Amino acid sequence: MLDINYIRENRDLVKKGMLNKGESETSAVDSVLEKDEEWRALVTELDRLRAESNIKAKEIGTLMGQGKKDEAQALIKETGDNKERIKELEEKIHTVAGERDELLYRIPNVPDSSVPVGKTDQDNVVHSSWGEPLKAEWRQPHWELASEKKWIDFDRGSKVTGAGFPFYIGKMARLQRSLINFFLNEAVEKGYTELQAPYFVNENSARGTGQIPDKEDMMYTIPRDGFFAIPTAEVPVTNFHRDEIFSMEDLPVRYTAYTPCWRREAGSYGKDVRGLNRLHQFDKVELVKIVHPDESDKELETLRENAESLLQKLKLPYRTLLMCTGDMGFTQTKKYDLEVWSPGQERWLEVSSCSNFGSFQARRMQLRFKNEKGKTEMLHTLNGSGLALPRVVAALLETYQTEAGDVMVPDVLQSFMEEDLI
RNA sequence: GGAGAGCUGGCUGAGUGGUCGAAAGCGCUCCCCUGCUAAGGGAGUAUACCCUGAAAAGGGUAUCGAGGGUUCGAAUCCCUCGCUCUCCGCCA
Repeated sequence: MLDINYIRENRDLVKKGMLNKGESETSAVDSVLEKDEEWRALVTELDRLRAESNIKAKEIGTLMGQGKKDEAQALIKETGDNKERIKELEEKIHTVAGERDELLYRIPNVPDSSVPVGKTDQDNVVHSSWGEPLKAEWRQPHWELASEKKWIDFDRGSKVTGAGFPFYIGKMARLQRSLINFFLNEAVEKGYTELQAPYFVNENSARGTGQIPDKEDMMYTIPRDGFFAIPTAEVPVTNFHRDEIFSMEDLPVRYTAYTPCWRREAGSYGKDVRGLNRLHQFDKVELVKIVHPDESDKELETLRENAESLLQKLKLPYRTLLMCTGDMGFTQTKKYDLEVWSPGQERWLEVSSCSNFGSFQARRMQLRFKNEKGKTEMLHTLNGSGLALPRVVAALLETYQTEAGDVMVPDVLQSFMEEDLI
């Protein structure tokens, strides 16, 4: 969420950002400011009444101590009115604050000025690209090859759990493990601290990173215990420091974590869900940064470079998109998508999304630091995948495929695989 | 899963209905003193919000695991939940 004071001082900028992100109207901005005004007036009144009551309560205490029961009784009678009004006000304030926050949650983060204005994915800008996209020619799509070779068993996965929960078999399972190790090692080498995180989170954590109240449909739930299966490691890792205040020396904080991710992906169909293109359970190594507000622009660029270097080392052609305002999402100020080339399908597949959230997430989870002047200030958060496995595996199976139907192991994975052919 | 004990500021820890946002100690910051070092003295040291103010600052409210309740008044009493510890059971 945005800072209400920021909205008050930048009303037009916030509205413009909203429209650029594809919202049809901006009335929430005016409404939220009205609600806030109302809330502040009520709080002022409530504080005044409470101050009055506190003074009277103290007087009563003193009188009781002196044994002047009658005078005390008289005062107690007087407090009755106040008490009722305080109760009324408290309820009213609770309601108004709820309404205000609901509006506040509907206002998206303001895009950075460097983000191209646009409506759809057509308006995204190719920031850079690497390698030559290969033609399909004799190449099979990964699902055909992997099923034929009994490397991935989609059908048994469906039997055991459901669609989108495949089994990886033998060397394919080992390839998964190798990629996870490779990604984690690279991140640690770049200065990220490895974290092993819980796979379930509670409601507060889901709220902290913004999955609730908006996107709870994407998550699997464990209702009996009130848990959510994580859709990404971002949720537990960013919440790791929820409600904390950092000192300057502790910054920046950089974490990496491998976790499985679970996503319900309701409503997906067709070519998007063929093979490994979109799963309900998949593996991902995530990169998370918590940084000083002045550093977040720079940190986004290094985050992107860190993610890109993985594809370069795997020698998988990719392109990096700078997402336009309309395609970048609600919570980001700026976002890059990395898309790997899938020669078997002759299409680009998203394998990483590197985002700067500014203070949007930090505010929600009260992630703060003491600045140069000793004042408490919101931090900035960023995250990006480094990388999500299935589509990397898809691209790899297709890119490293030989005409004979073998798949060579990329150089950087050979020490993990201890083989040069899968 | 069952039984019991507990949860107080950066930390340790006192506080069982009123003057307690909270003793004391440790830590930290600043100042003083001492030719270095050690020791000593003094002051300060939570968070959020509201109001006044250009600001500096001042005033107010809330917060003692979370939420609710009793009361004129709650760290203190009651209820629900969470967490920690101990014992039993179960288990990789």
